[in-house]
Amino acid sequence: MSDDFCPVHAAIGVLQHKWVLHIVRALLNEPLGFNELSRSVGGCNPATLSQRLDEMVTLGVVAREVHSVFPPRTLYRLTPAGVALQGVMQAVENWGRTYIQPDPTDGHACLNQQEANPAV
Amino acid sequence: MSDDFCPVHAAIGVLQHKWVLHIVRALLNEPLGFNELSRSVGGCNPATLSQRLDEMVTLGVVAREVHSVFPPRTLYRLTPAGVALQGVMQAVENWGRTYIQPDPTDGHACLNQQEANPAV
DNA sequence: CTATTGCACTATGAAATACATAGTGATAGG
DNA sequence: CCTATCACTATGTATTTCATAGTGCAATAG
Repeated sequence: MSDDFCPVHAAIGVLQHKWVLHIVRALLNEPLGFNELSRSVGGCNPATLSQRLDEMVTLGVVAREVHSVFPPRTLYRLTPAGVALQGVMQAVENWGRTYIQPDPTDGHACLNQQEANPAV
Repeated sequence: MSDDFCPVHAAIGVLQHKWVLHIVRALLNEPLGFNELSRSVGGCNPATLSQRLDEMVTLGVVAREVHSVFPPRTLYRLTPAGVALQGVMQAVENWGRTYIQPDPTDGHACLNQQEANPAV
């Protein structure tokens, strides 16, 4: 029954949610509109993107700024808590660039065996 | 048609997959058996856990060691590429401990407003 | 002796999630 | 006039994860 709350467990729960890290990565460069963000993220359908953004706004890592209703112009921007995810993104980037490469056969992701299992 | 491969995009694809970060966190402490891992991760059903482990073994971040068939004893251990995710976990821990706390009303995750929007 | 527990999983069908695709209303550009 | 763009929503389908039960056998408890 002990419900001891673990902030790290909760943080993982947020960050593993599909598209969240992609959205953060896109918004770390600059605030973007919905369609710009959609293109930058690549491959997320609008219903899912909309839902995920709502959740991130509710949580407080993203802010939604309506600059004009007509012509429509909305900007999504990281809050300070969102910008603080830069450290996580940095670590992911380091890991990805070191260990991940395209599979020579099918182009899917696979590990760089040189780095993954360095010869002794 | 340009299929330019981005290792960071691919890394995010791996890490956002449900339970992956939880599994990595559990295995960073020590290698674990299937049921131990299941308990440590908490709440992942065995079919999903099995599938996720297979994928992680195929990718090369986890190694599956069968120590005895009977009585059954299998250990899951991070490979060097898996251990290298320590940096990512560290960053997630820092962020989580700084920004996430339980919601006073319902116990869900929410942001620590002190840290999220520091007074100017 | 028998009963229970624990090991590493697999099987099944139901529930939740994400998907592709189409469409909204108005306006700016060719 | 025709098309594209903005920010999304709607619909039905496909994928993913879920809860739950069960496998065979050894070791432990009673």
